[in-house]
Amino acid sequence: MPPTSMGHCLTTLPSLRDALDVVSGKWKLMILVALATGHQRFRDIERSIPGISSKVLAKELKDLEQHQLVRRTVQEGPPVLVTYEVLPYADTLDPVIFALREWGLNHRRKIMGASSEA
Amino acid sequence: MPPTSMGHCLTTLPSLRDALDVVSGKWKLMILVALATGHQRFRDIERSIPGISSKVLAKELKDLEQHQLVRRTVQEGPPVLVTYEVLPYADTLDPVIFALREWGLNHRRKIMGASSEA
DNA sequence: GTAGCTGCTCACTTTTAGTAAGCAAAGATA
DNA sequence: TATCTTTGCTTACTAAAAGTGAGCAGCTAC
Repeated sequence: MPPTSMGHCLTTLPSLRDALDVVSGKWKLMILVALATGHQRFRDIERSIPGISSKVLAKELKDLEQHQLVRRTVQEGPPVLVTYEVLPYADTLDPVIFALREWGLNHRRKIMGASSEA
Repeated sequence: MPPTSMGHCLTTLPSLRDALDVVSGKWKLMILVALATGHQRFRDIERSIPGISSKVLAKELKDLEQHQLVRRTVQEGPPVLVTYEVLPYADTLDPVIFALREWGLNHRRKIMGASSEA
């Protein structure tokens, strides 16, 4: 669907709502990317996402698990080892992440450019 | 960038953060779509987005204005007429909206399908 | 033994979202 | 003329979420 035809599409708002109900928020997509980029341990994920707190991470991971985007695995130890991984279904979010990433990249350029202009 | 190569891209997390700082949240993209689909008046937008309140809409519109995604225009009356419109820059978000919309569409199908399975 | 790491949780404060009401200016209805 | 409605919000209040800092059990490393 080309941008300008958005006006003709009655399903946009409801579908967008459905998507946002699952992935909106400051952290969920960040966590998915962190997982996808090889961070599987709680502390590891936490460290890889600047600004997130243990509390929020724990909560978001639970949410993502419920939505079947992430799986938590406990390998009984000792030491007990907890691992998180993105489930295949989460890969369907790649276009979203990609689009957002591109936009973020561009937006930063715009902001930077604007501040250095006469 | 193909999905599986995401792990190689160090700029993903920061760019995603930049994007999310502007467009994350329950309502911003919904509002942009509402505007893009022809709703220009405050009440009109409010009615077209189920569940949003005047307070939140007013706040979000201000945010969007600050980020130069939306313009507010007052035509002195009487009656005074306030109009909102998406600025061209907001069109750069179309890929994001499109991706989310598609995902939402699919996710709903998945949820629906899952609940009707044996 | 004591210092550190892991994967969290708890109590608390701060911020944000949501709810209901209302208000001034104007227009339509009667 | 009265009152009812619509518009574009704001305000006061409550509820929910996010952020902060500490802490804890279980283990390892020194």
